[in-house]
Amino acid sequence: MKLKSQINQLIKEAFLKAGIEHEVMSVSETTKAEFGDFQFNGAMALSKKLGKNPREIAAKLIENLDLGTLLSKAEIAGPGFINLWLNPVWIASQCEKARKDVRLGVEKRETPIKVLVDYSGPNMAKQMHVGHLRSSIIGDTLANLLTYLGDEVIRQNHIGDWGTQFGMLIAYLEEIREDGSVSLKDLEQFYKDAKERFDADEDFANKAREYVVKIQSGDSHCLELWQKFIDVSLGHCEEVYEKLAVNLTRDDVRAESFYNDDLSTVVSDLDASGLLTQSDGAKCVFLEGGEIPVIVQKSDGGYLYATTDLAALRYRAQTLGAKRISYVVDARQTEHFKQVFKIAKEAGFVGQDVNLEHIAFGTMMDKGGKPFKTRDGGTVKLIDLLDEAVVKAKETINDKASYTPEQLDTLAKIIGIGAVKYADLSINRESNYIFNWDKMLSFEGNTSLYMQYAYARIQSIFRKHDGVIEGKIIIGDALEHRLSTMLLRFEDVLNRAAVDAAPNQITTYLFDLATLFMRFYEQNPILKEGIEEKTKMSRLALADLTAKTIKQGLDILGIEVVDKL
RNA sequence: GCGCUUGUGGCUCAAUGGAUAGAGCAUCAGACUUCGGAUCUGAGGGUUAGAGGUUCGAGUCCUCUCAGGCGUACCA
Repeated sequence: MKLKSQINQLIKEAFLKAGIEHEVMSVSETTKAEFGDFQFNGAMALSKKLGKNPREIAAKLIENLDLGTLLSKAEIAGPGFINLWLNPVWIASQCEKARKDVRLGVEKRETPIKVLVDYSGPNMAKQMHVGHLRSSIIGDTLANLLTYLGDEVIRQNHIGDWGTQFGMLIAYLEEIREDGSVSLKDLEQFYKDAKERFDADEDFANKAREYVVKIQSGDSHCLELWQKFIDVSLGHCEEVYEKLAVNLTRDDVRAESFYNDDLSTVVSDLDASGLLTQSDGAKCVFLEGGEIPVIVQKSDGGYLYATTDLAALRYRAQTLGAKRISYVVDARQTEHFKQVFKIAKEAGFVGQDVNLEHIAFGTMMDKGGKPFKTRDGGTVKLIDLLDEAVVKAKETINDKASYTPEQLDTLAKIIGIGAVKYADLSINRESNYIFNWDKMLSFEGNTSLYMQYAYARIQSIFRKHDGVIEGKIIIGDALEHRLSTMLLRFEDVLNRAAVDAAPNQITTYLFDLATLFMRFYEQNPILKEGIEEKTKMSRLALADLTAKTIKQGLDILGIEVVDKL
């Protein structure tokens, strides 16, 4: 249900009737219950243009406003606000509809677009570490969200499988004469060992450099070793995705190497469109106003990641036909993407109608505000972090005796992984993120556990009720009014979150919803003695829609719920 | 040096240019013969880093200052 646009439509009609020609701004939620449910602030903005007192304009609009079945009241307040109250009967009927709809009244887009979400992007030379966490879960959420709203989503995992370090790794793999299945179990160690050899032995280092050239020139033996290495490494990543419940598969992989054959063409095409300049032997693009160029080909003939990104952009826009391309990548690469996007458009690799966006996010910090590291200063392996989350989650479970060991494991996974994801998704992605175990595994505050608890608690009501829920929703008090209005806002919230690529808008909404439900439930008994049947059914129905909305919301965030916890 | 970015109660975070800046944690005070108290109610706590400006209206937009983070041509 597109609640706001329905209200906006009424306002628009009022403008027409009042004979005021102007683009109508959207209504917004009120800041306080005493101001009603929604407010329209456009009268003030128009006052100068129309040369009239804003209250006069507001009055004229209200005069011409048809409340319809949606609204019950409209009032002028303050300097010219128009406060709007929704009609409880209408709210109730809409909630009833939503409850019976599998999509909870959320419409699929009328004009879906093809969206490409580039996220995770691990480097194959190393095991995934905490630096990949945010991209993986924010990107996955965005992809889930857009899919749910009806867009055609293409997930892309742009893995780093090319570059100088692979020469070193392949040389080492060759040196220890082993097919890789054993030693690559611990990629991190393998990388360290190889690096140690590289630094210590000049002959080995030279050999490594030779291997780079060999791989790039298509030497079949080297490529075979390389492929083996990538397969093992990617297997490690898939293990992480599985644990994290991130929807990336091998089909979503378009590695850097995928674009290799196109790189020389990218450069020559840039040249053809007159964007290329030679500088110190390198082929560069100087952007307007920028003194530092983007290098697309090194003086030794090698290509750089800007080149690969340009090739990828062209492939995504022209071959895949994406109209929105979202890169979920660390904020440190803001400059890079600005430049690459600009070049891609100027060179015509990407049409002007394609929306290119860098979904930037901040760095993950420890409790003390320092970059997240192990005790001895190393990078934290993602798999270790996730395992720790599950262990810690198990500790928080109170009544362990009432579960079988298998149930306990499943529950710990759901809670632990959910906590890690929710904590990340619930803050504005652009600021740095302080990772705190105690906070994320708490039942209190805006956490996944609170949400999962709220859901489980509602399920427990249904178990106790043990019967069908059939009847009309009746809005009997202010809390019920607020709760049901909140429920109808779901689609608006999802749409905003999709436009802004801001998962925290969803978590904020879910938390407000859960809190509101708890208050409603505290004040409006459902199954206690002496509750009239129709009141009981109405409240059960509201509880049902609340639970379904929480579940759907968390599902988009990639977080599971359980009936009991 | 230049560029990007951030600065909101003790802490962690909200707030499409709109009314008296909201939550959660922590603190303090309440509600238990509990529809799961892993809950709810209430209180205290703010010059939104600082100074100007634009606007009917600024945490939000512009300029400067201060402080932090990041990036600064052949890594990704």
